[in-house]
Amino acid sequence: MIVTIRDVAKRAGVSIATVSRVLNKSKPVSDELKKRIMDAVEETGYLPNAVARSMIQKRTGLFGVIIPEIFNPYFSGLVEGIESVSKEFQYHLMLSVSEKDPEREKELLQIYRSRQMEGIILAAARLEEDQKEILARLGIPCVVIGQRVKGLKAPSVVINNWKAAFEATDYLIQLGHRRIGMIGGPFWDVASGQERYQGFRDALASRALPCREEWVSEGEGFLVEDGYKGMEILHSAPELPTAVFCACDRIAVGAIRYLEGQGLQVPEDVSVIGFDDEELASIIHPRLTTIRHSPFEMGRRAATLLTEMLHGNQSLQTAETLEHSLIVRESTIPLSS
Amino acid sequence: MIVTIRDVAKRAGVSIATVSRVLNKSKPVSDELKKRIMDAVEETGYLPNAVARSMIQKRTGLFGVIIPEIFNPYFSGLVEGIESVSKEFQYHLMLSVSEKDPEREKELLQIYRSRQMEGIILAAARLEEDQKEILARLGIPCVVIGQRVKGLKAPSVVINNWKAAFEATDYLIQLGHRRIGMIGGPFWDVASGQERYQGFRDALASRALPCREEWVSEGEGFLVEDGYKGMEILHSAPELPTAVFCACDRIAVGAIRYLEGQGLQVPEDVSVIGFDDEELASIIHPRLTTIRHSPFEMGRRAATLLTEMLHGNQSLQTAETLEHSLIVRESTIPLSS
DNA sequence: CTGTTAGCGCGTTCAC
DNA sequence: GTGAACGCGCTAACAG
Repeated sequence: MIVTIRDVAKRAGVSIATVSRVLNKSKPVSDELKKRIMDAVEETGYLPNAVARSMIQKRTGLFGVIIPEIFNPYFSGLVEGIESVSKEFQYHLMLSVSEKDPEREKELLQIYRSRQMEGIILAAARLEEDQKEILARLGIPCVVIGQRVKGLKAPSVVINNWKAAFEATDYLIQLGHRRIGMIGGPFWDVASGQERYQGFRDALASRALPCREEWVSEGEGFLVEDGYKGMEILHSAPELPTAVFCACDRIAVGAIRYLEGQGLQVPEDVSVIGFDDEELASIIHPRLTTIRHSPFEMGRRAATLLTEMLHGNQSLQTAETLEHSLIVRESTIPLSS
Repeated sequence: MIVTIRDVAKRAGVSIATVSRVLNKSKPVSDELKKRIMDAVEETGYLPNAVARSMIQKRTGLFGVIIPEIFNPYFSGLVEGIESVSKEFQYHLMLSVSEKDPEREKELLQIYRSRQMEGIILAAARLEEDQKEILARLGIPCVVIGQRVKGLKAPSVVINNWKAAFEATDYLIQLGHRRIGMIGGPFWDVASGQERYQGFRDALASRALPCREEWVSEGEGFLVEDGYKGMEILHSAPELPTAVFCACDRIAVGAIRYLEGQGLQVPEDVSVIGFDDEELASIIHPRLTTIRHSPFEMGRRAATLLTEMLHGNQSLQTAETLEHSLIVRESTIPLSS
């Protein structure tokens, strides 16, 4: 049933070495034999066993990718980017979803090592100390996406969340807003939760504006409903802020939804600014002012770094920071004094 | 550098077979040796080579997944569903993006066979004859998502696109609409393009309503901009339909966007109905009436079928049809006579 | 219980 | 040019 290189050799009346040579073009073989062999391959329907080949060549041609979830444009964008450059370099992808579970991530790292991945791309909301240790002694080129990893030879691909949040907040200030709130993501998420929150605080501080605690809420996640609840909390304060910075577009959508439900207008009553510029942002009403960055490009950079590491440039210790930009649309207006 | 089972055996002063036995718990071993071996494993940092293991066991524990694109909630939903049940059964995923290219799909099928995938899940917009042939003689359990494959032992997981489109259209008719148009996806896409179009036509015919060609447009894709262009084309007709069925939610969004730009109201001037009920649908204004189905569930079913085939139930010839339902929201209203 | 041996399917030395 | 033989790292008989 299962046809091996031996069957082809027998049928062509040559040795398996010769078959291997023509299949891999590794050594010259006479046209005569070449033809006989190709015919035999055709007739038997022989297909080389890539597993056996990987074992002997010690090259699997595989990258392992770990993401917290996939049903989220940010991560599917990453994967699409990674896939596009992997394909160029003839690599294939093993994909696993960690569900943000650090234990699962560690387990996957081991599995990928055991499965002889040639490179690993890890997108984690948060890297704990023991994970960093495992990464350090993994012995496989690895790129981390989304958060800077200090003291590790794994390069990372990030955007400057702090700066972006700072700029978003500062834009609100420039519009004349002084009472500014924020609906954040969970702070255990270093990149999208913590750093964006810090950027917000620092922007306020840099203009000597107070950060009023009742105008800040830490959400449970990054979903529309989290934004809805977050805005509800801000609304329970004695007075409402005139502008709100949201940790992501979906949160912004939820916030707007809540405000509408309360008969409040965006941006007339409250300016709202998002983060990510996912497709949604330019579709909803009002179209969202937000921070644009490109998960797809991050994925591409990460995979490119990986291939570079494989080609000698071992362990560039860089943290590559990709660009972001403020996209002004309709959800923010100057404070009407 | 690279530590093998031999190193562990040497260090523990036993044979490699014994090491293999305790690691796989395949045969009883004395506690004494067991401990010595586990210690040696610990000290050397030994991790079994899964590639060598797969070769000998003829089990890779891998499913291959082929999708046309990933940055699209439909396909990322599929993948998430597939991943969730694969994980339950201890399988891992190889993921490739075909970009709808039939040649690439065929190539990937070969690659997956060569790489000894134990099962394959193929989501293709259209299966050509030669692809079906390849599938037929692939020798690997395979499940097709999105389109019914006749005359093939590969089961498929689908929704009844024809029926759903019929129901959506019929709903518009029940609302009193008589001048009904459609913005379709490309018809070479069997499931989302062709079948939905056919359902639309048949619904009109069943009520003896004409299908006016100038109210039908075949889009180039399933994007917002395709919907925009499509509506523009319908608008160029002498008179406008009072209701439009769109092949997917994004097309519907584009159509609405165009109408708004022309100063027309949805649903007052034109009712619009979408398809897919992606998250978008309940977020935009007006909230979209649409057909709901679950890509996640399709992915789960596909992977479940695959594992069943692996466990003996060879080649169930079923085409499993998952449920859909009409979700009525704000983008459709009765025709004001 | 444990060790020795024979492969899994293939690429790659060597001799010829 | 070509073939025989070895080994990749491991599991599964087979003996003892």
